[in-house]
Amino acid sequence: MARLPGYLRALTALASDGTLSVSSEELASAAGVSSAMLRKDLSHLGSYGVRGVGYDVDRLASEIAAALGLTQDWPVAIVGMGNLGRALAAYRGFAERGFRVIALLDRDERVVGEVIAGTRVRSTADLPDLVERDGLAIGVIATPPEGAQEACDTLVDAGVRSVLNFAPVVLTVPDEVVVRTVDLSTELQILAFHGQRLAVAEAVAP
Amino acid sequence: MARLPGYLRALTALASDGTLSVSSEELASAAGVSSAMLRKDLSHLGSYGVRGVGYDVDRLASEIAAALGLTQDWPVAIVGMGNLGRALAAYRGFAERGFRVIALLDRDERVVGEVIAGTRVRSTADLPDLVERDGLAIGVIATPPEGAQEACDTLVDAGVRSVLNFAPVVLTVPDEVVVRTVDLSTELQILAFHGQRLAVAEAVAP
DNA sequence: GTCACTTTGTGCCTGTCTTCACAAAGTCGT
DNA sequence: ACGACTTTGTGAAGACAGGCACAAAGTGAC
Ligand SMILES: NC(=O)c1ccc[n+]([C@@H]2O[C@H](COP(=O)([O-])OP(=O)(O)OC[C@H]3O[C@@H](n4cnc5c(N)ncnc54)[C@H](O)[C@@H]3O)[C@@H](O)[C@H]2O)c1
Ligand SMILES: NC(=O)c1ccc[n+]([C@@H]2O[C@H](COP(=O)([O-])OP(=O)(O)OC[C@H]3O[C@@H](n4cnc5c(N)ncnc54)[C@H](O)[C@@H]3O)[C@@H](O)[C@H]2O)c1
Repeated sequence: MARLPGYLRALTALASDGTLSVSSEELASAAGVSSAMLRKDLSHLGSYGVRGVGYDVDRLASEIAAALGLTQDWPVAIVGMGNLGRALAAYRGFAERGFRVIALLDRDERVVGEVIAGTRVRSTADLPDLVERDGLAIGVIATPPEGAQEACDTLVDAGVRSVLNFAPVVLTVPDEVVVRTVDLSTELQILAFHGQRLAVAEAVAP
Repeated sequence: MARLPGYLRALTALASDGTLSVSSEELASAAGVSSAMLRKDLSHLGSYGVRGVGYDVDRLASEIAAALGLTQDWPVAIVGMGNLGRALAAYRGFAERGFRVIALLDRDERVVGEVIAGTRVRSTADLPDLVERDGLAIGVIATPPEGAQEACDTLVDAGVRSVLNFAPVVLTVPDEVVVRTVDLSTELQILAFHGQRLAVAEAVAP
């Protein structure tokens, strides 16, 4: 169900355009998938479409949001306030989608206390408190690769069970913890692979 | 073959530890996959392992790098010098993996001319020149969603055929152009989904 | 009330990706 | 030189995802 967020984004865009109803064909093209796939995905949530008409935009958006667990706000903490951590802290897009950055954390005492995007950087030692008192559920790791496993362990020990990792390392976690790693170098390498394929194809048949 | 970058990263780490040879079992666990999958993946590249011994770390790293097209450096341009663009510009990890950021671009005249991470920001109008003269092959889009399609079109018109997109939109491009979109909100929403599943499971069987 | 038309929901098929399991191939000690 | 042992490479089986195509279900005009 990794495509639901894409559908939700397309629906939100349609709703702000004032569109009330949408067919699977239209929504699929807006989300960049095939209409058959879209219908199959939505059918797993239940029957929210009307045959001959399509889907009610607001209704479907609510259903998808509910399925994703976005009826509540999710508290997020960012660990590692370097270049990337600062950019993430300043990003408004998270709040728009129901993710509240409630804490910025770092290990380095020279960074702790600094105010970034209106929030004071705290020590990673505060993590258990954040989970206990503020319901922190999601941790974002933006430390260098060397510190990532340690940061992850600290998060997991404090009770966080969802982690978004930007460090190019494979993190080891207990089964109940979910880690998603976003590795930009990997993305670029995949693009390089395609670039090379294009170059080779062109050399053969120019 | 989206896993090759992961193998390469694991191999690089092993090489810098001084390891000369590695078994499929070890490498697979370092890369976070099963050993059967690793062997099957590697067998598509050719037979670079030695039965009873394993794989030569340096040799295999070279072969994978060659398969990915990483024997050459890939010139990269970043379009959109906001929070995220600046973080990317300052990131040293790209250069380490053979990606040279040769240009920082923005549409806003107040940003053009500014020096970020030692490079002067240029106008997007320079793009055709960068492709022609410097062999620019990969474009990174770090503009707000509204500007992303326009930025993408500019890149494609200039001749760029590999695009890494950080804006949460579906980009429309010709067939020969490859776009990879990294959407952090989507990642968080998937984590929220897991968080909710855990919460529900706990409510049922505490 | 009926009929033509639109669009969903879904059974089935096809191709791909993953795992299993084992023969083939090589190493190393003796 | 040989045999026990280790580890690769791969055929076969299984799981899964995606697409096709159509019946079912609803709308709306007359
Ligand atoms: N900067 C980018 O644009 C970019 C792009 C792609 C990937 N990344 C990855 O993101 C990560 C961060 O990159 P960066 O450029 O922001 O790094 P950085 O060196 O600028 O910042 C790292 C910060 O993390 C803190 N830190 C280190 N270990 C810690 C720990 N165990 N607990 C808490 N804080 C800790 C440091 O004190 C520092 O403030 C790296 O893994 C990098 O590979 C960054
Ligand atoms: N900041 C983050 O950490 C973060 C996190 C996740 C996703 N994103 C996404 O990344 C993108 C950039 O975010 P940001 O916070 O850096 O935005 P930003 O508003 O800080 O910066 C955007 C920059 O892009 C430039 N720009 C706009 N349209 C352009 C065009 N057509 N061509 C060239 N330049 C153009 C603007 O002049 C501005 O300098 C957004 O799409 C955002 O959704 C950012």
